[in-house]
Amino acid sequence: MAIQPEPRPEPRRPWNRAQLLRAAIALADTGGIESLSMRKLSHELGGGTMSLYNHFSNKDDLLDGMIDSVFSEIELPAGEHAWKDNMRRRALSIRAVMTRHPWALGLMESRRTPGPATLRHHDAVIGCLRDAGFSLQLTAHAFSALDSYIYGFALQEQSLAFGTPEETSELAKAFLLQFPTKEYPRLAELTIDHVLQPGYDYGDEYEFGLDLILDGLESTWLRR
Amino acid sequence: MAIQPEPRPEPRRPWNRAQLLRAAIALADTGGIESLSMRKLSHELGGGTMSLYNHFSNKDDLLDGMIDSVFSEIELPAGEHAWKDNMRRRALSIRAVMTRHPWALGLMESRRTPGPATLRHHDAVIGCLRDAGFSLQLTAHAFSALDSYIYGFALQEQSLAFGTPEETSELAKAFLLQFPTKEYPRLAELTIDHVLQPGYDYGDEYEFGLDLILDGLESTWLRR
DNA sequence: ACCTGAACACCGTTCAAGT
DNA sequence: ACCTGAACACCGTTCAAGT
Repeated sequence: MAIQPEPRPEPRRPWNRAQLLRAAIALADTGGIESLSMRKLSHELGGGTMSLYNHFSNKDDLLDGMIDSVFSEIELPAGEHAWKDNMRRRALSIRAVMTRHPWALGLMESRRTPGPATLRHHDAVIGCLRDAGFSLQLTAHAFSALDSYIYGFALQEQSLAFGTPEETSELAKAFLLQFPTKEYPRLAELTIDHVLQPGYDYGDEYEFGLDLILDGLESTWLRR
Repeated sequence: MAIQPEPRPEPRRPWNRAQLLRAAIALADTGGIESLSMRKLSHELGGGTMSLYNHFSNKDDLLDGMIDSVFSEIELPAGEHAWKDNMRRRALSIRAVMTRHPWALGLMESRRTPGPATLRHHDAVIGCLRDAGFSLQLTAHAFSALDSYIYGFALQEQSLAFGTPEETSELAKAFLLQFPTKEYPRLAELTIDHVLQPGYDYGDEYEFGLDLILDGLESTWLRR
């Protein structure tokens, strides 16, 4: 009796980089960056242990691609706005993007191979400032000061784990119970009389610091 | 013939938390945070696979301790200085500490259990500003703006991988060859005519942005 | 009470082998 | 050319067992 040959399993639809990046980002958005493994992503998409390696040389290559994809979501300076408005909009846009992809921030620290979207972004920001009459020196100052603040704020927001203001309040209360108020009286005061007051939202701090820097840059720029 | 009993192996000297934290920090300083594993640290100190778990409940507990230890290295505000001077010194001190322990920055993002040194630090900063007459509101503004900038700059410095200025120059040159200059003309200009000029050092940008914020805070404070 | 090895459920990646 | 499973050298941590 002839053995019925096993029907060959339907070969999966071939992948492409863009689709894989989308899936990897979705996985990181949902489960955090620690839930993204080469094996898990591949299996989730119906591939084998090693299938991803046909499209990315290694995990770093995948992470580089994810970061560049995140950069492509940032609003670029547009010709019709003044530099200050453009830089302000960019800052707000980066915060929105970082909120959508919180895992991206921690990765930027270690990425050293910028992709095309990243380079396009940097080029547009520099161009915006140069066109407004910023010297090379002042452009470098502005870029450094703004990006330090923008990404630093995102870092603060993450380490403070401030989701909704309600969560913040819960966290601050738990926090107060945890440490001896007597030993840290100024921290306790700020927590009780400011952070725990109704309407408090750490996110509101963003524009204060941002405008401090933008106004400072404007003064320097006017004195050029 | 009686079997010679195996001489019992010399029991290792018992550990304590402080010593383990020092060793863990030294390991991370030398080989990066990815070289720090519970097993490796334990083996290096003559312990078994699980020995560390007698002193830390898990790896997060160890990381929390390391971060708090790093915080203890930061120069605290001192009574004899004005608030602006104190905040400036603190900012410079944090950069120095982050240069010594580059792995700490990436960890701060995920730490949510501040230790005593961290709380003492926060309490001292808040106290310094309050004593100078900052309202609770302005204290929160100042703390947020300064820390965002300080940690953000450290992040920039790391992602730009600027070691010595010489390395920077090498990196920038390799960088220019890598991407099509024609496609990113403003970025190319800034790189060639500014970054690659003799004497350029990205670290010099730190004080520009810092003073922008400190001066802005001072204006707001004077108007109080 | 303090310590630790075996075992489990994971990783990224090399390599040899399949089509 | 494209794909993938076994195997290797790692992880953090549970658990049972030692002293």
